[in-house]
Amino acid sequence: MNEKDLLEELIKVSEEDSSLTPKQAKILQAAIETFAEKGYASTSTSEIANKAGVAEGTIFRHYKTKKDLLLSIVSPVVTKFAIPFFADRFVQDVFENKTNESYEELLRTLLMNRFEFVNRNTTLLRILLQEVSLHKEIQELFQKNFLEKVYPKFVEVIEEYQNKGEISKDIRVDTAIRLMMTTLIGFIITRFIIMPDVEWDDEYEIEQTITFIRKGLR
Amino acid sequence: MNEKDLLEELIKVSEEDSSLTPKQAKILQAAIETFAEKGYASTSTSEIANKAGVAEGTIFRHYKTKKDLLLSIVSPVVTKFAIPFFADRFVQDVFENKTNESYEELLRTLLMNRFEFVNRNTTLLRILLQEVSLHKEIQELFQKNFLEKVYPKFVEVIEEYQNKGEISKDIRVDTAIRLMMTTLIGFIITRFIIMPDVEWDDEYEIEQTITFIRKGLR
Amino acid sequence: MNEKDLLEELIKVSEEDSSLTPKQAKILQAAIETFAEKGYASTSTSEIANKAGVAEGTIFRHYKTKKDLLLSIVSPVVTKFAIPFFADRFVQDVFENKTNESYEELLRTLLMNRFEFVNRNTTLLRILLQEVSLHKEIQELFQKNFLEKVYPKFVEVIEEYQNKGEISKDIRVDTAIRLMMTTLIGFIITRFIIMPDVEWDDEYEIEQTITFIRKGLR
Amino acid sequence: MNEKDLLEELIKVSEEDSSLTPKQAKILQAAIETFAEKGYASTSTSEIANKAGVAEGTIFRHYKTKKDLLLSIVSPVVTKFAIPFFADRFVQDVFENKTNESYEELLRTLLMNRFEFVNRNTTLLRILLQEVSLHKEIQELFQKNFLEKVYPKFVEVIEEYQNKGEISKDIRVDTAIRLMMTTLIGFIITRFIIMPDVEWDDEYEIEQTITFIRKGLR
DNA sequence: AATGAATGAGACTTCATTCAT
DNA sequence: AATGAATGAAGTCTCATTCAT
Repeated sequence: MNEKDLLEELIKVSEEDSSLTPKQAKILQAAIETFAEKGYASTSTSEIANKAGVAEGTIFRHYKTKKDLLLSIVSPVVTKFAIPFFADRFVQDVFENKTNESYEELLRTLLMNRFEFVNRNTTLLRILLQEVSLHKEIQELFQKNFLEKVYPKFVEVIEEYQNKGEISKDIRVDTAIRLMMTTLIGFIITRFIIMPDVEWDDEYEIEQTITFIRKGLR
Repeated sequence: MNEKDLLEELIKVSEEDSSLTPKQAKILQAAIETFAEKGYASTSTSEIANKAGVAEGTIFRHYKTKKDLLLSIVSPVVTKFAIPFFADRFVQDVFENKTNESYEELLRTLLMNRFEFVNRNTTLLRILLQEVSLHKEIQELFQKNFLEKVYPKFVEVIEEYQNKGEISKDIRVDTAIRLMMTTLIGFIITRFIIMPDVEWDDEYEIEQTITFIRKGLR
Repeated sequence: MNEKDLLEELIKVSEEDSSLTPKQAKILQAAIETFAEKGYASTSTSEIANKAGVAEGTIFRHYKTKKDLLLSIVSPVVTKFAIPFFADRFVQDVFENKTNESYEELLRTLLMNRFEFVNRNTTLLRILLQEVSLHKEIQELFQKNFLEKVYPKFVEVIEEYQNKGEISKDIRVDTAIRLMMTTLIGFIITRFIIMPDVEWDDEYEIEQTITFIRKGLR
Repeated sequence: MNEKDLLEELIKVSEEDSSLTPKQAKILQAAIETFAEKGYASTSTSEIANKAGVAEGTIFRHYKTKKDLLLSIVSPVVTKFAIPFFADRFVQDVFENKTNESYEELLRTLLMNRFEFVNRNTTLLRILLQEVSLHKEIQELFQKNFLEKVYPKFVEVIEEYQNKGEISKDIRVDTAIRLMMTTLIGFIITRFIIMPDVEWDDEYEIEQTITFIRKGLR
C-alpha cells in the first residue's frame, strides 16, 4: 500500500511549501511518540525537545504553548478520521455510487477504508482516544465533525437500505447507527489499540464483522 | 434499586470495622471527583486536599504516593467490573441455571447486570478508561482478571449455545466473543460515558442490543 | 572484660530506679543505630519509632524534641569520654599513683583505658564525631569538659615528666599535649571508626603507639 | 602566596572555557558556605538559592539533584587532597629528588605543602570531613585515591628510609605509615578545623611536629 | 504511658515558558 | 530560526510535632 500516514503526509506537503522546518518535523515526531506513550499531561516539553534533538526553546518558537502542540497533532486526526467517514473524496468512494452498490459492499468499503487509516495512524488514534475526554477543544472538534457531517449522511444511508429491505424497519434509525458504528469502531479499536499484539486473521475478522452487522440489523 | 455504588459500599464496610477514617473517605471522594474531571496526571494532590477539607499531608498518611491513591480507587473497579462478569455469586445468577435459561435470557441478565453496575459507578469507570492505557499496573490487573476468569467462562458459554443451535457454528469462538462483548460494552460506554446527556429509552435500547447480538451471531 | 557499654549501663541503672521504661530503652537503641548510620539530620523520628516498635507520638512523650533525643544520647558520651580522661575514679587509676608509676606505664594505662571505652561504645562515638561540628550545644559540652577538667590535669602531668627527664624541656607544654593526644586519639579513631574492618594486632599497635609517643617527646 | 583556593581555581578555569555560568559559580559559593555551616542534610536548596541570588530552579538546571551538588563540591577536594599526596607534579616536588633530600626535608615539604592546601581550602575540607561518613560515594572516592595512589608511594618511601637508617627497622611499615599520617593529619585538622581561632605559632608547630615524627620513628 | 491520625510548614524537584544571544 | 540559561509557580512528598482517645 503506498499510502502514507498523516505525519508523513504533513511533512511531505510542507516540504513543498516549506511550511514545516526539519526541526519542526522532528518535534512533531517526538511529541507524537511521547504523548502516545505517557499521555499529554505526563509528557514534558523538555523530554520532547531531547528526543527531537532540539533546544527547549525551539518548541515554543513553533507552538505557542504545549497545548497548541497537542492540538496541532490531534486536530487533523479528528477531521481525517471522523469527517472522512462521509466527506470529500471518500463520500464518492463509498456512497455516491450507491445505486449499484449493495449494503454489504458499502460496509466492506467503509470498514476497510477506516481499517487502513487506523493501521497507518495507530499512534495518533491512541493519543486522540486518551485525550479526548480531557480537552473540550477536542470534544468540540468531534461534535462539529460528527454531528454536522457524519451523522446526517448515516441517517440517509440507513433509511435507504431500510427501504431496500436490507435493514429492518422495526429498528429506529439512531439505534441502527449506534449498533453499526459501535461494532465497526469496536472492532478497529480492539484490533489496533487494545490487542495489537495478538495474531489477527484480518480478512476473516473483517468479513465476520460485516456479516454480524448485516444479520444483526436485518 | 437499593444497591449502593462502590465508594459508598467501601465506606459502609469500613464504618463497621473502622478501616477507613472519615477524612480518608473524604479524600477518596474528592480524588474520584477530580480524577474523573481532569485526569489523574492533571490533578494535584493539593487540589484533592482542598476539596476534601484536609491537610495535604493527610493524603500521604493514608496513601504512600499519589499513584497508590489512584490504584486504591481503580483496582476494585477492575475486579468488580471485569471479574464479576463471570465470577462468584454472579456466575450463579447468570450461568449456573443455564439449563432452563435461554440464550436471550442470558444476554439480558448479563447486560442489565452490568448496565446497573456502570449506572451506579459511572465516575469510577470514566477514571478507569482514562487511565488504563497509561498505567501498566492497571493493565496487568485487567489481563489477570479477564484472561483468567472472564474469558474461559465465555468460551464455555459460547460453545454451549453453538451446540444448542442458537449461535452459528461457522463462526470462531474468539470472534463470537469479540463481537458480543464489543456490542455490549460499546452500548454501555456510549450510554454512560460518551453520550450520557442524551435522552435514552433504556428499555428499548437494551432489547434492541440483545436482538442485534442474537441475530448477528445466529 | 565485664564492663558494659553506656546504653546497657543506662538501662541497668534505670531498671533499679525505673527511670527508663522499656519502650524508652527501645527508642534509645533505635535512635542510636539510625543516627550512626544516616546522621542525625537524615534520620526521621518516624523511622526511629518504626525501628523501636513504638508509636510516633511515644518518642515525644519522653523527649520534648528530636534534638533532646540526640543530646540525651550524646551528652553522656562527651562526659564519659572527655571528662574521664582525667576525672573521678579514673584519676586515681591513672594519675594518683604517679609516684611509683613510670611515664610509659601511665601512657599504657591511659591508652588501654580509652581503647576499651571506645571499643564498647563505637557507635556512640561515631554519632558524637558526626554531630559535634553541627551542634553548638555539644561543642560547649566539649569545651567545658576539656578545658576545665582534662587540660589542667594534662599540663600537670607533662610538667612532672619534664622534670623527671622523660619529656624534653625544649618542647612547649601545649605542643606536647597536642602531639600526645593527637597520636592517641588518632590511633583510636583509625582503629574503630575509619578502618574497623581491617585485621588489627591491637597489642602490637598499642605498644608501638606508646613507644612512638615516648621517643617523639623525649 | 599567590595560589588560589579550589573554588577560585574552578571559576577561573571555567571563565576561559565558559563551562561555568556566573550564576552557577554563585550557587557553588553559596552551597559551600552553607554546607560547611549547617551540614549538607540541614541545608535547604531554597536557602542556597537565596544566598546565591538565584531562583531555586536554577540550581537544578546545573545539578540534577542536591546530592550532585554536594559531590561536585567534594570530589575535587578528595582528589586534590588525597591523590596529590603523592601524585603528578607533587611527586616530583616531594619524592623524585629523594636522593639528595633527607627524611627531615621530605617531611617538611610534605607537611608544608598540605598545610598550605588546607589553609586555602579549610571550608571545603570541613564539608568533606562532615559528610564522608554519611555518603558512600565519597568513601569510595577516598578508598580509590588512597589505596591505589597514596598508600603504595608511602610504602616505598618508608622502606627507603628504613634502609637509610632514619626509620627503625623494628617497626612494621603499615604501623609507621599510620603513626606518621595520624600525626600530620592530626596536626592539620587540629590547626584548621578544631581550633582555628587559637593563636598559632605555625612555624614552631610545624618544626616540632616534624621532630616528633622523626624521633618517634627512629 | 501510649497511640496514631492529623497537621502545615517546608523539603526537593519539575516544568512550561521567556528572553538575551 | 535556534539556542539554552533562567525563572518562579506549582508539584509531590516528608517531617517534627500535637492532641484526642
